[in-house]
Amino acid sequence: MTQKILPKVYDPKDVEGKWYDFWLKKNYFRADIDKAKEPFTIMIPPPNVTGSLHMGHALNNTLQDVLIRKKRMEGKSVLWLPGTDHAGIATQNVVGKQLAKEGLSKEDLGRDKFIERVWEWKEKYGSTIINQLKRLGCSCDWDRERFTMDENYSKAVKKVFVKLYEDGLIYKGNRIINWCPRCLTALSDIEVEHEDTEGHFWYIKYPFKDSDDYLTVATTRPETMLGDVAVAVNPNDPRYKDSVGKILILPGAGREIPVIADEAVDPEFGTGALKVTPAHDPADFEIGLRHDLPQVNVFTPDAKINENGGDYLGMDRYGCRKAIVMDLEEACLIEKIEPHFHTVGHCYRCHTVIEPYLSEQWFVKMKPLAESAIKVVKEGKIKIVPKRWERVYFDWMDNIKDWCISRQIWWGHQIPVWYCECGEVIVTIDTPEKCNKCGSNTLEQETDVLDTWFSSALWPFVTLGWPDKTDDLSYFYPTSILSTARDIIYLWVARMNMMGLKFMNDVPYHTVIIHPTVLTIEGKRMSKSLGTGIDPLELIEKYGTDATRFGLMYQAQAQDMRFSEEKLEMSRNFINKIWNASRFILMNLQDYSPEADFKYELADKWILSRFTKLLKEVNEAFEVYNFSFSCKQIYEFFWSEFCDWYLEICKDRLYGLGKEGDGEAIVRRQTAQHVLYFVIDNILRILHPFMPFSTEEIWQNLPDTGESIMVESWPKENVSLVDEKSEEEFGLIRNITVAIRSIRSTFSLPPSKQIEVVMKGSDEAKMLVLKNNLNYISQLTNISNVSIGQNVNKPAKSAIAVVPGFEIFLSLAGLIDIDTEKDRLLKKLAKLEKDLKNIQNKLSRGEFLSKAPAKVVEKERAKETELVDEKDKVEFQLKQLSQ
RNA sequence: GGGCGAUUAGCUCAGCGGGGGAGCACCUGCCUUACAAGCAGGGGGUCGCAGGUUCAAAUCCUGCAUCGCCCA
Repeated sequence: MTQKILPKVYDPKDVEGKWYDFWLKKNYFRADIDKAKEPFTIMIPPPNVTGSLHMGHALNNTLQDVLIRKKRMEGKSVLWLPGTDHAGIATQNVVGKQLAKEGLSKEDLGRDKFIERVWEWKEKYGSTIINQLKRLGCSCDWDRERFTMDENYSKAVKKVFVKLYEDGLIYKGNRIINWCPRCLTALSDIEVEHEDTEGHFWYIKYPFKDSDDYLTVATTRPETMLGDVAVAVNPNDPRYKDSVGKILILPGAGREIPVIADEAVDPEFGTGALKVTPAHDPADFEIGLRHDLPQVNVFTPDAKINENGGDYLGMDRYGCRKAIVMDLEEACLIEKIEPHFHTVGHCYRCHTVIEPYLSEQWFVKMKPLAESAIKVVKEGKIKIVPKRWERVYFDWMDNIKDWCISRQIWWGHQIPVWYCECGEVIVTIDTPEKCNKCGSNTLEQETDVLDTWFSSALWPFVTLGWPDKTDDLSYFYPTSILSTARDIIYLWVARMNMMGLKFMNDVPYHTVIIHPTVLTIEGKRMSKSLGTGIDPLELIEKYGTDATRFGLMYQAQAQDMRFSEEKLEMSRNFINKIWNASRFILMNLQDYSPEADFKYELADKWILSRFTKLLKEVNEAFEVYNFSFSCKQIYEFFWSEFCDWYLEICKDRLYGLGKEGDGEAIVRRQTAQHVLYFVIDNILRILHPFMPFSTEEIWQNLPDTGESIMVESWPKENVSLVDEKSEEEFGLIRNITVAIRSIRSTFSLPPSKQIEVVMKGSDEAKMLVLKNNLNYISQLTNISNVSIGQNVNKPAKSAIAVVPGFEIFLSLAGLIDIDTEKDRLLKKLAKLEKDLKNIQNKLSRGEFLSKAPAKVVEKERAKETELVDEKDKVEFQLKQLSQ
């Protein structure tokens, strides 16, 4: 058989596209229903259709692909279902901006034409992020790609709405909601981002109607006083006992408003007198209801003062604030102004300051839905990883409020409600022909659309065909894992749980993985607008997809991850290392035959044992979704054990006489080939989920392989390969090698200079190990004329290395500098003395001896013996040098 | 105001009850026939502070400080 020699440097550009196309062509990503196999399903968190890949996506989707690829190799029938979210407000904004460039507004087009434009936009630009996921190597079943505005999806959304309405879980109400004056729509409570803001407390005097006295009210929003309908005080507040029931003249408006008493007022806050503005504050709204107060709305939808604002009509809210404050100051009605920190809500889509606004909206009653969603997490039917997020989930669920689901935008699922001229409200999936009460056909559909998250909440089952009873649905639901960011636990995870339980009567997934948040190296949030974002595609360009993926997985561990590009460099170097090690192996596998005789020797047993332990660790790390640990362990094994030691040791067996030499040499060579093949084949398999492209490229160059590594099986743990004795013996070889190298380095001995060595030991068994494997050491250190024994003579001028059980003398006549050697030994001695002192302190305490486990005491004793021995030898050598 | 997380080498982070680690950076020497994106050797840390538990604490508990996040 022939293998081409790989190039010296791994170039991702040569291989990534090639293999991705190959996998697609072979339909490897397609999920098949195979009742003989266990399904493993992940629904992608559908990215916003207007979006482009950011670091969070890159991390999250790599994580999912790692899981998916591993499960596929394990023989599961895997489905990774991709898709995008129609993202009502965001998409409408994007298309709105596009129109604005043409000098048009969406009103110019009208609703239907505008929606047509959005679809055109979606066709043209909506697959950006999907293509980026392909660059990332994601093995999604693209044939099953879904969009939350697909026709079937819309049908499902309507069905859900109608069912919830019929069950009394959806209602329409006039409430204070969060209003974005820029997007001109309501938002739910959790779509509001709160920020600490430096503001002011304005202390305003409200004069009594019947006296010259006044009552001082503190407010952070003077402009809303135009909508004040009362001033409230706590009934138990002695300061205001006499004021209750009196009438005030509202400054700026001149209206008469009463002083009322309400328990909700906190006497400690401000002056203890609260201006009541029911149309513009949720707490005031409640007070207003209790006292049967009018609701005076003073804002237009875009937060300008409306006709209820008198002289201030038409001013924008902040202009009005200035004007009112100025007017009040002129009228000497400002008592004082204090700086004040408070939180201000902003729209999560456009960051405009939110206005609490009274309007009629649709709501979902959440309490009944939350109960079962709490239960399944409590019972462990859904696990959240890391577990601490479960508490965050419970805290929100326990205090859940009704969900405002109506949005005053055009792009989205229009609410399936029709109003008849007779006043009848018809809630139905199919567009009604006529009113079933009065028979009129003058029906108007509700213009509002549903919150995008309302449809996202149905993602895990609607993507599988619900409400139809599809084979996909019965096979792949419930799904296995949801991987997502912590900031959408409420927005999405909680609601998916509720909807899955309500409509499928089962959990949507068994495990929720909350991955870390990617921050900049300075610990700042990555944000496009702040210019702190990093484009994953640029990283892919620079380092390759595999290095980007591995680097991300390597770092992904804590709650936050300060993204360090350095780790990508490390990953690229690692891949190059794998590449070159493979290159070396391939060069030496030209005449490899799987049937050839082999006989393991120490190094083989050692590396096979180490690999088996690695595999176990990697499997265990997967169990707890600790991808970072897997990456670190594989890196460590491959580089520091396999390459640094095993490959180096193999060179002698491969380059030596093995080709034409005697029988023993031939078997030694064949054994090395056998082990090299085994290790590289298996290591490529366990790396494949992390770095799919490079592993495929290398694996395809191995002799006797199948069609693709991605459909090969995940390695099995063969515990019979674990060999503690060989690991210990090889440890001795390593220790001695390092000690000799260290001396060589200290005395600047060139690698070409052969050194005579005497190894003096006391343990027969250990000496035998040394004798049998001396070739390893001599290969790695270039030593010669080695004598091993209990009574060997130490060379006259020599340097010494002490390892447990041995004194290693390097004959350095003419090369050794006595002072250098003394320094070296003194340093070593100091370290030994320090360690010894620690141990002897420990061993001298009676409590340690009596209370610590016998095993620990024994271990400490053994250490002591070892250290004393080493110390004696070093001291002896020092004494000799001083003579 | 309540909660969560972090604090370990110059930087980014592992380790989470028994001899302090990695990558990068730094120093020394090497273009040794897989790899200079490399090889060999080396320096560098009262593990945020203060208490406590324990024979034994970077690791468990309490408090404090600093930073970050979430909720009200």
